[in-house]
Amino acid sequence: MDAVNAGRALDDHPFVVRMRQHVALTPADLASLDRIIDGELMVRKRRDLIVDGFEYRKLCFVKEGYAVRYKLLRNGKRQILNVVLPGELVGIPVSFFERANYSVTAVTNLTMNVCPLEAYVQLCYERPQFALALCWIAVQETATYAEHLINLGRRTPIERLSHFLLELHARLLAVGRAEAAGFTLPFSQEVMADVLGLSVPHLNRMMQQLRSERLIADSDRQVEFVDLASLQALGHYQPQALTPIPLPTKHA
Amino acid sequence: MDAVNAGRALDDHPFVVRMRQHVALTPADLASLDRIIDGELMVRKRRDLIVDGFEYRKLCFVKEGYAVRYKLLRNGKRQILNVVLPGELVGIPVSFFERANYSVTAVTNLTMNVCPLEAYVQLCYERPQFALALCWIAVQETATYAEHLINLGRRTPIERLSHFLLELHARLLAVGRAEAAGFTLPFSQEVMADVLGLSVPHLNRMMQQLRSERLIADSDRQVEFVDLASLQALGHYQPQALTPIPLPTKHA
DNA sequence: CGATAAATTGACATCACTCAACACCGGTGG
DNA sequence: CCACCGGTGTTGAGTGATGTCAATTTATCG
Repeated sequence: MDAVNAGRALDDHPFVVRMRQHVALTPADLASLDRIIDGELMVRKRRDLIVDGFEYRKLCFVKEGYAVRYKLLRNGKRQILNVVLPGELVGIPVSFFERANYSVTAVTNLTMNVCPLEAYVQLCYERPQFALALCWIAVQETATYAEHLINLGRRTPIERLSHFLLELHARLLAVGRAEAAGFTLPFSQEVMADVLGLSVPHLNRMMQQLRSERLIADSDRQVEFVDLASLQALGHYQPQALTPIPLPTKHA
Repeated sequence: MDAVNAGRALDDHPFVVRMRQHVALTPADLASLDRIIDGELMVRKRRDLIVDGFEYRKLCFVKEGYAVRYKLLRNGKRQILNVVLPGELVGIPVSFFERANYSVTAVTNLTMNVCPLEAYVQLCYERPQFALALCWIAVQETATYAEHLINLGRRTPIERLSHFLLELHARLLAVGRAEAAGFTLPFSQEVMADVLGLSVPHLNRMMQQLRSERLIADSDRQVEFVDLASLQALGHYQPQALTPIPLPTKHA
């Protein structure tokens, strides 16, 4: 396959769509990226792709489907760190550690493009914009976790849920998986409870409260934002805009 | 100043000490870094260096002193995302966003070396290892936040506190600010409560409990680990080892 | 030595967890 | 075609942990 066609194969990959919001990628860039990708990997619903304690040294670009990063504690409780959506990267932060510090599991069937971390790093030496892109992605991940920290530490359950729904909606919108004022929830209440540090019954009650206060309408995993402004106020939700990656001035 | 001397000036900077755990840095590398640093900045105790909502576009390498990243909510509650120690970077994640999403405040007098993010990015195009180093730092930050998420979401107050003390100790050790089995707490109980999502009275009670159960001995901000193994078990504490950054194979 | 910050204590109310039961749905195999 | 089953969503009762508020002691720093 020649470079242009190789690049074209990735053109509509949600990861590339997302990346292009930060950097310009030439067909040659995409071809280089395509060259280090091992191929397509499918993982079935409910399968762990990364297991806490084992070595894992790959980057996976999610093409379709949903996953969660989580940690299981001795007492059987589970904390989900973050949900993984199409266009996002599995392998942060686990691939950068000697042994995976967390597990990752597919909550739906999952399609990904995989490459070894080592190969991506080599690409970074050749084309530093890929290193910078990874920085930007990692920093964005940090900021997402920061919002979740605030959620868990200092917001009430109903506020947490509002914030989560709004954040999820924004992230889905960025990769064309949501409508303007609503979306299909890809996650069960058990997953959401483990994201938000709540028990399932309590999460359920909070969903009902959002419904009864006419902030959302939902049935069967279809969520509609009825009163967006109030929901945003309740969840303290503020969209976050990344700066673009500065372009090289001379020594390109 | 010639390159070698310029490099030498940074040699014992705790940030460089920390960075060298991941990458080899030549004197020429250090000289390049030195060249983009604006100079030394001192911030007095209790001063905000970054304010939520304002643009900030710098990286600050902390030389000495302690700070916290935090968010203040409408209801007056404060959540601290992370404490900032010598050798760490102020400006993650705030400098990568159009407007700072969080505030940063000095809890002691602070000495830092500052450079514009733009200049650092230019350096990355010239020397990609700096971009990779920033990736590694950002990913480590993500992992730290992930641990905090688990703390807040699914651990009891006493477990959280144990975990925090152990993590803080490890981070201080890495930059030579702690002894093998103890350290001087740089933070007030109010700060710790806001890190751990607890009220100050409750945090205080948890400190007393750790003391009465003979897990730590502390007086006047001096913390000694009396029964390290039990404390680690209680806090589910596991040290995390980053992989080294792969070296370039050919196209150096 | 006075003033301000930090640590400690106690009483009390309440939120959110636990545990348990039940309803509902879709799929699967007899 | 129907019975069963696992996953999911929903409801209720009871209780203990943890926040709130307020007072008090202790430390720190001009």
